[in-house]
Amino acid sequence: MAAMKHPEASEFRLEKVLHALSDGVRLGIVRQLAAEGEASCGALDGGRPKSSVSHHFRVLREAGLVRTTTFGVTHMNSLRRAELDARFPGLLAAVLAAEGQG
Amino acid sequence: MAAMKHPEASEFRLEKVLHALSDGVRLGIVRQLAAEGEASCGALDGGRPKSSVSHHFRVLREAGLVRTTTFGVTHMNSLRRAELDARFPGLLAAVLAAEGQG
DNA sequence: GCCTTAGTTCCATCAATCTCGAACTATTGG
DNA sequence: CCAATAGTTCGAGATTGATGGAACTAAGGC
Repeated sequence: MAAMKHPEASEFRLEKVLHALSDGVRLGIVRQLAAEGEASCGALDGGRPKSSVSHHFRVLREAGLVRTTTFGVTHMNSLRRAELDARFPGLLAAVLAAEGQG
Repeated sequence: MAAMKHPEASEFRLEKVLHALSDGVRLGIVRQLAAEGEASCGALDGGRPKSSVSHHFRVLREAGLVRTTTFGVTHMNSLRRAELDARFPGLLAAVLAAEGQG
């Protein structure tokens, strides 16, 4: 089951969100999730070892950016766009709009 | 003179900007600058030692968030709002709008 | 039951970052 | 020229964060 720890929207902290997004690997993951809607961890690993990818997903989860649900043996991840936008209006949109510019 | 190194708007990097904003001290500085227009380093030190404050201003400068100009013996800092908004539309506004929520 | 798959957790290592004191630099004032 | 002011730069210590290997866990398939 999806017994992973996800913060509630009221617990989101701006600094944590910004820190989660300030890493290239995680930013890439967030962009791909934004483009594809949802994906498994493995689909976004970019050739990195599992433990690294898992670490990054954890940071994203704990910041409130990503929700992970267990689906059989794979873990599906998706952006918590609505909740994020309710708490920090326009923030994620601005980050995603900066796409391609580094 | 203001011989400090400031990146041009075309050199701004999203990750660097987000990292600069992901620290509580710097976020506080940015918010105060947004509220007051401009201020000297010392006016925003919050009781911290000079070297710490100077470090944070350097991070902000190098990310492109702040422009520092020397004015006699004091250094005046201001947000590079227009340039930032041109490069990352809505980003700074979203961060500042999240004010008071942590 | 046993093996595979998909991740997580644990651990160690290494690189960045934050903090702060001390020394240095530039500008103004006496 | 000497002192004071406002920051910067340097250097050390402590914390945080990234990376990746190895062992562990949960769910399905044979």
